[in-house]
Amino acid sequence: MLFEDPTPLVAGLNPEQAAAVTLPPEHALILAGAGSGKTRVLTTRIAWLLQSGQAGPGGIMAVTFTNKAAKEMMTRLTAMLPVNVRGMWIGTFHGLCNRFLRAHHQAAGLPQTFQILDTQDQLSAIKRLCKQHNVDDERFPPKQLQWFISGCKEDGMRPRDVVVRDDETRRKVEIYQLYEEQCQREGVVDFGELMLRSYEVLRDNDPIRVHYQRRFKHILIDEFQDTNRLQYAWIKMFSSPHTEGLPPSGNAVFAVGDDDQSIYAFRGARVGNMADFVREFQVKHQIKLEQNYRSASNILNTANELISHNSRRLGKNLRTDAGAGEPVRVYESVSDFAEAQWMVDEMKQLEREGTPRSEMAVLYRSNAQSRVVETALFNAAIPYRVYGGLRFFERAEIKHALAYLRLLENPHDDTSFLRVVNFPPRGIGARSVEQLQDVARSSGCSLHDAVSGVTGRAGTAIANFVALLDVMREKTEAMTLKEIIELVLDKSGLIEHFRNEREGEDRVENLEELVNAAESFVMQEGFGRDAVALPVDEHGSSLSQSPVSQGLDPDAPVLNESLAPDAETGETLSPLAAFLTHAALESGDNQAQAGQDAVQLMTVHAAKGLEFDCVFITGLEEGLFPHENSMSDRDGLEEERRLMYVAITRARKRLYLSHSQTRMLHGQTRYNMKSRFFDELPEACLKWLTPPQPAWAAAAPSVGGWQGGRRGLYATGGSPAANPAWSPGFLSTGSGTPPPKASEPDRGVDIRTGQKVFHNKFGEGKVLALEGAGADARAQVNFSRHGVKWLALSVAKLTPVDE
DNA sequence: CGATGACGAGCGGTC
DNA sequence: CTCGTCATCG
Repeated sequence: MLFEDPTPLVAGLNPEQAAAVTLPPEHALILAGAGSGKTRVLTTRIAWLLQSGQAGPGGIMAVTFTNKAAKEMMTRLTAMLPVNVRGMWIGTFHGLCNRFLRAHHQAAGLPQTFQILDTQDQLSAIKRLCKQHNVDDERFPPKQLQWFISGCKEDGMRPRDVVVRDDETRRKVEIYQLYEEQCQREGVVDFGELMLRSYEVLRDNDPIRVHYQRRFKHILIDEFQDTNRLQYAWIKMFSSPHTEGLPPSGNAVFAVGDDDQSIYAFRGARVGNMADFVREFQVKHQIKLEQNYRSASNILNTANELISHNSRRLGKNLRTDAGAGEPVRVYESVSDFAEAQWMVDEMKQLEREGTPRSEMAVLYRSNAQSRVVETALFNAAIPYRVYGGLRFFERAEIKHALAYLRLLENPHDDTSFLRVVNFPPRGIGARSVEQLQDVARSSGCSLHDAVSGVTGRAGTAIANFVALLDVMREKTEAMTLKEIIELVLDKSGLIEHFRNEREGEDRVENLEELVNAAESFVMQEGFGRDAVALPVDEHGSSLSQSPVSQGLDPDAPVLNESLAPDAETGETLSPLAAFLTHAALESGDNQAQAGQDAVQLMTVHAAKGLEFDCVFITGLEEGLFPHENSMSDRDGLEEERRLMYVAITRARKRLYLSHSQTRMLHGQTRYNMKSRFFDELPEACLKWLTPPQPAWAAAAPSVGGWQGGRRGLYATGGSPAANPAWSPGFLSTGSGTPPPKASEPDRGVDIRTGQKVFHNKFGEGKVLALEGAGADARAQVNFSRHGVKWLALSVAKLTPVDE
């Protein structure tokens, strides 16, 4: 029974997938292209390991980046075979770190009920710190300090590890140090700290490390290309390929990733981890999954051709058995408004042809672009859903409620204290709070404990607030989570405050939804009926138990991240503490309209991992996509190209690429060239819906036939050879007269978009766009000191600047 | 103390 | 343009 024939699991897999699933227990790197069945391989691998008896649930650790991916893995796994998911460590990096630190909080030097700061909390903690230490926020903007601190942690560096070369860095490191002390004092950890602290516990604590190395025979990692330095080092701790003086751990790391889909370098991801992994772990098995099951070949070839323009790839080419399918449609509009209108018209047509709205997605490079699309959809009464706004647990009213709840758990959480000390307003102003902070600082205690040191009217008001908290804490002691939250919402005055607010209905609704969220959390985590956490067996043996018999809904698998008992005492967290952890680690969904059949709007980043029948990639313009901040260096540009690759590979059947000649951005109309990425796509796969023409031709009366070629009279960085010859067939309704081939405009100056130039009056700037020819040639330049300007090249002297 | 207006800045975003 | 932060007035 335990050693069933694995064939059914592997049946239906292609040879590469099957090979990956059934690899021997040794380190392996799976290069899994977009749509190649990556998640399937990962989950089938786990199922296979379990079913063949090579590992028990307790011997497996599987790490992902998002809760969504972790959930999907669990859902698929439980569908494949009955398994006790609770015994397994499947979750996000941070979720698993949390679980680890709760269990080893003493070794980590943390209170067991430590609170987790999300990005917002972290920023406000830093702001508070800066104010207290009189940090010049002109020279050291809190956002930048946050970036610095997170960056240090992502690289595994404590303040003492940072190499200080200049005074600015010295000061930043000082603030980093102070920030750490503040967090430690308040018993809070940020996301980076979850990773770094658990890494250090593993590194410095031989028995703990050895324990986990022996326990986890198989470590599986999803989206390996997105790991940062610290995450890589963390994984190494669990597998420790070369620990001196210790026997080989004998476990296997199974890493799945795609270097072509690495789009998070900006937040510390290191594609280089893939190569490092192969070298340092002496990886014996590398398998490429190149068979794509998602897209028609016109779409796939478009993606392949684009990404082939990147250097430094591990090398991979997706193939498909699907037919050519429809050509990739390219549309050029006059304005962003027209672009949106055209999309709406196409969507209506698609809908008539039977495409569900939820199978249509609009992808854009930056969030600001969603507005014009939303307006058009709204006016056309087409339901839509925007991803990427504030999520449930990030909403202000929810954060306020959570702050009260956190103060019940930990009165010394100053961040939460400050958030709600005067919210709803209760007459405690900035002055009173400052007094309180002064007292707290001089006596080295928390704000909560400093209250007795403040005298006068301010003191009374604050004392009342603290008393309110204390009363709430006392009253809620024996309550269920639901009752606690209801009491807090009531006694804090939050509900009433938002009831009286002009447009506070949504907020009241959200607060009521918080009660529901807590209820369903309690149900899922099993706090209600069997309050005891399931025993975690060392090497797992509960294969025979079906998930149903454990009262788990297979459709709603749980992460079980907050239930880890204390390693020594076996004590588990209270439902409230567990819920607060859940709120911090899982920020929740962002829209309530999820159920409706709606067109999906999101950034390309947010689209990673998703797929749709029809995809619109919009705003394909120089400066926008590729984004101007990424255009100057090769790495930045290559990441933009990977981003475009991710966008293209989201589409199954139909793909639209559009760009606009003009676009409202930052309140002014910008003239953008079409994206250079168009020049990197295979002509044979494309179909141009609009006659190629330069911007000015749209405004000026046509002089018979089209002016200019596909590139119009725009200048580009490419050589004339990069300009593909016009060929019949890429016009949807060819009029029979091919346009004359484009000639490079004669400007007499060798400048191109993206280039840095120097102007005698305005200084240094970057060329955003070029327009016109000869005497009319103009350049749009973004000067670092003087902003964006249009300059006539016949007048202005622009000197190219070498970088 | 708390609500309203000027002002400046503006990629991507999981946990 | 549009949001978030700061400064001033009631």
